[in-house]
Amino acid sequence: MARLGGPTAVVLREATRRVGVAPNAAYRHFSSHADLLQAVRAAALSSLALAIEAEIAALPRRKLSADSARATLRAVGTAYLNFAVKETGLFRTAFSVPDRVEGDVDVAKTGHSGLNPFELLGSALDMMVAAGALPPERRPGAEYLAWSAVHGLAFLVIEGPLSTVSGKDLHLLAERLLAMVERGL
Amino acid sequence: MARLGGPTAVVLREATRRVGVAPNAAYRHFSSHADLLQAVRAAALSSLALAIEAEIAALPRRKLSADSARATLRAVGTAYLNFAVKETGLFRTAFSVPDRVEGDVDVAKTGHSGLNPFELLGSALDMMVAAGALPPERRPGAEYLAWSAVHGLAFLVIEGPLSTVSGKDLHLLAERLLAMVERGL
DNA sequence: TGTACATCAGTGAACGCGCGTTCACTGATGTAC
DNA sequence: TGTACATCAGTGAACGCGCGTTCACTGATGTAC
Repeated sequence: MARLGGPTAVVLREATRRVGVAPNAAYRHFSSHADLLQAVRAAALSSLALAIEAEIAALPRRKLSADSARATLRAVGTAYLNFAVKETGLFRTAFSVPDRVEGDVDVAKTGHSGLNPFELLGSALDMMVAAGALPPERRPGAEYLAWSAVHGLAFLVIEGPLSTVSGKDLHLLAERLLAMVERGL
Repeated sequence: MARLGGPTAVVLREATRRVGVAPNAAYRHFSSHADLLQAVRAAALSSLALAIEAEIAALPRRKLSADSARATLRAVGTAYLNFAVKETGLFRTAFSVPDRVEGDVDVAKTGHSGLNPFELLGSALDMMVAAGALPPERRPGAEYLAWSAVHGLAFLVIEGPLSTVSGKDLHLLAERLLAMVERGL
């Protein structure tokens, strides 16, 4: 439901229908609708983390260098944007406003590495510093700047004025954005 | 309703209640709930445009120069971020996903200048080019890059991990982001 | 090896709720002749 | 100057809908002694 319709499409009764079970059976597994939605959010974040990890893993293996660090950072951004475009519903769900629910959800937000999307970005930036591609004094808070740029573009594409842009133009724009971040950081 | 609760808080029946009128009276003015919401969205965009115009107007008047163009561009970004923080509900409403409704809404999306927020950003970038602060060949599409960065930060602040950050730290982060955009563009 | 009991995912029926929307209508106001 | 008529914002009653949630319950499975 989240995949196709985003967070508002996550309906408790509909979930039980799809599973072929009575509506109230859901309460064996989730204490409320908000609790269910939170679990879906966590799963969506995990999906995104996995997509980022896969993009990084697809990079040619080479020893740490300024170039390889930059390539890793770009891979994070690229995977993030691709995920937003291809899995718009999950993406919107992952970042939807939580209706505060008490207790923590037992669904992981991470990929195989145990890191969530934000932490994956952080570790790419750490690589940049280690490789000498980013001055250490610029490291603190850099994840927020990089994330802002990429998330903002994702937004414009999925529900803003860039929703009609072609895949090719989008790729070009993404390249320019990532270059802006690299140079600007 | 949008101001306090964002787009999902815009409820047709509640609107008529506040006006002190029967629920169906709303249909004298809006053909459906989606139509009403679209009008609210337009009004929210207009609010944002006015806030940007006010920030620009508060700038010291001086003749066109690289510095004054940069100041104008920054004013656009600053106003955008301040609006997102202070008028979160309206901001979220302005950029919520439209439930396509036929016919155009008769509520303006613009400020006093007749430009909407996106166009105001565009004209700031035009100033940059005119003042020699931005190479003309970098101008096309630049609004998308700048907008992405600023919108992304606004997002992180209003419903992401930066929602707890203090006003001062946020201001600092905004400064760094705008510097990144300026340098990166 | 057999019995007693706890656990737990499920059932079936029902609830109140607020929503968007439709219907046939009324009564005041403006306008044409 | 007066009458006939269109316009239009509103009324009151009702609709069906799907939702989240609660209740008392059943029946299979695992575990302790």
